[in-house]
Amino acid sequence: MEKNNEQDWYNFWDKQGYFKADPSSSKKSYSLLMPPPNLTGELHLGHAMQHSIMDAIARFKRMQGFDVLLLPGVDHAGILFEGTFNKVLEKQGLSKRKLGREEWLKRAWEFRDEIYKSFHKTWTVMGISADWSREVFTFEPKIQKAVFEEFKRFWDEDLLYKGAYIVQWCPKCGTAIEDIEMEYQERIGKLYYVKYKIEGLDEYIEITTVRPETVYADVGIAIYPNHPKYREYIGKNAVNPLAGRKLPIFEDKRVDPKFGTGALKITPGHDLLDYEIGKDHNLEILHAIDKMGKMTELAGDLVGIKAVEARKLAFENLEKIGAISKVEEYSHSVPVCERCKTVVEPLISTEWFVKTKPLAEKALKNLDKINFLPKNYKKMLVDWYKEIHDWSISRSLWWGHRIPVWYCGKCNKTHNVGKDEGMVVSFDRPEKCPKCGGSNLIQDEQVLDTWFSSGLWPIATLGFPKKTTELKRYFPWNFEISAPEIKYLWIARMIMLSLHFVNEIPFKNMFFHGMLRDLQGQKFSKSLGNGIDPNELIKQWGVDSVRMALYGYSIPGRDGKTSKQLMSERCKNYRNFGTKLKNIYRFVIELKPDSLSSSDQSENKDDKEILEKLNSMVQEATKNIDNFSLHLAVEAIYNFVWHDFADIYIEKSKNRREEAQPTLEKVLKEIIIILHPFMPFLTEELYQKLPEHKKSIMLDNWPKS
RNA sequence: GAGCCCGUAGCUCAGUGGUAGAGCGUUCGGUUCACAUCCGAAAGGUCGAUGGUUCAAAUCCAUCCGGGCUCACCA
Repeated sequence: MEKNNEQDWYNFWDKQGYFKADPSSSKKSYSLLMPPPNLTGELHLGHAMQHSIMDAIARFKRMQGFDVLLLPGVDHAGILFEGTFNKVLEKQGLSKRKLGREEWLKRAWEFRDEIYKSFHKTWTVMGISADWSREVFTFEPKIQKAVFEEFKRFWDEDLLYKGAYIVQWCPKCGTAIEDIEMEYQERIGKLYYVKYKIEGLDEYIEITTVRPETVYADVGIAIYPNHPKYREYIGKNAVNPLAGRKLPIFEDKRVDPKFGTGALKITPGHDLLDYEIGKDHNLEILHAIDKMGKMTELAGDLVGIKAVEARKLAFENLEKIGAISKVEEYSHSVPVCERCKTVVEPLISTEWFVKTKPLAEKALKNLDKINFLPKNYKKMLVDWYKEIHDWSISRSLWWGHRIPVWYCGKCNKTHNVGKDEGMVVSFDRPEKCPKCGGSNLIQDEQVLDTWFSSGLWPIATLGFPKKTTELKRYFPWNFEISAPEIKYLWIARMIMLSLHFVNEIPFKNMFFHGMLRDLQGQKFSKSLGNGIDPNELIKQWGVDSVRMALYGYSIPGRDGKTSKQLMSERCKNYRNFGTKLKNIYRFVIELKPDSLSSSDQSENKDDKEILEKLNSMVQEATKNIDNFSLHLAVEAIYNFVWHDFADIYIEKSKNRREEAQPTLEKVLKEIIIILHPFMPFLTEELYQKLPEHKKSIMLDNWPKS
């Protein structure tokens, strides 16, 4: 079996079907669920690490005699993909609006195909032994059915509702997003002290705000209970300095006495806390800023101006009428959309929500069944579940699962939701309205949050909602891996949804790897341009070396600082290790004396010692892989091969070569096998040249210790 | 503001109760040897600080300092 390069070996394995799981097998199963990378472009070093880890465990388990399923796939990544794709269109002078939904979607799918090609290339180059016959894309028809089932069941169980609530709105992406899709940036801003005149008196309440442009939508003033200075105004009205509107003054314990003047202007349309307070005091909700991030008619002369620019103008308007008493420099954190970094605008929008309390409670009860690595991550999830908010699942995008709700164009023009309204939950267009019999049914315009489908990943990949043999055999997954940054968005959701829909935890072992960072400790990102391209490293040092280098970083929950140079040094080190292995092979097999009278039994002290060391190394490596401490397994093997075997034993064996030959061959074969999960290509190449071997190293057995 | 993690050799990091470790770097020596080099040796660390538990602490506990992450409605 002559193969010229790594790609040939990969094709050989693939063609032989070694990557395929076999549900009808009598072997015990072991299942690993690949986290689907986002459909946005190249795979980066973090993906390379994730996939190397999964592949090592998969290959290890196969050699231990398990029927292994390593299931691959890709996530359609709604908001993220849509942003990326729209940028591509922009460069071509096109846009969503110009193309229209249908044409835009057609082109989006074509763009998807391009990205797919690049993903698959990287996976095959890396030697990932996934069962490609079971590959899943989160937006493919099969998954659309599963997601529909998810939605339908939630609806039937009364866990879904639609309503106008205050949401985090990204004006750039043009959609509502969730708290956990935001991040905070420290900004220096200004804190404005604004005077609100008391109606009928020549007295004022002073209020601090960082957003004077929202004054136009102020509808009340809250002070903390028993405010020494302002409590006499309770029940009176203040006057909105910009809008002239009357503002009722009342107490509310949610106002922080320690902050500012102890009085808070209430703008329910543009602030979460104000929304809550406003609701409890029956205040009107007004909008000074619209969904495009521009000022509304409410802002008078500022109408149409971007909110960010309106801030200064609103301040000037206030100053002109003498309503500003003081301005301070102020440093605070500003919420931005984690995808596009635009400042998020809280506003009222009609969205769909999932009631998450019952789901979270069930998750909490079952969390102990999952082995988290590192352990302390469990606590973070516990805390999150305990304080969970309802999940806003609708997004005003095109790239995603369309909300499977149809409204009657005749009797439900306002798109009301309810069982006795002209509304149907259906995958396909319903023929007629259940209420009036009309045939003009219109589908909800919005799509579902990406994580609404990704959360179903552990079961949708195995055929949910059908009760498949795969679901029975491979679920719960033995192993799942993820970057920690999506633990709430994704991991927490998978746990809730799996428990809800199939009544089981989704995975038994949950491995959170660390984040690779640059030497300053910053994340690798496109915008910083500090990324390291795994393909470049592979080209220079070979896949096996890159994989080995990455296992050094595969410690649960531990971030690793690195750079192109440091990665290269590590890779070079393992490239040299590969060379060492080749030379060991050359010495033991190619250059062996002709006149060998081999014997298996040796009473020689050196032979006994190396075999003992081999045995304890195998034990250690096996234990460490079982514990998912790949870095320790790799270290143990590395030290044994290079130092115990090559430097010491082989050197000594040169004086008694013939006698040592059986031991040399035995140790060589075993280290090649034990290295296979980590260095799949080189080990197969050498394995094939051993005097006795199976058709592939993938079919050989992990040494028992 | 709360929680979690980290602080070990010049650099990047393992090690988490029993005589301080690896890779790279540095210095010295060897190498027509299985070695796209390799081998041998050396230098280099009060394991962030202080206190405690213990026969024994880098490791456990407390406090503090420094760095990071996560969460939170601070106007």
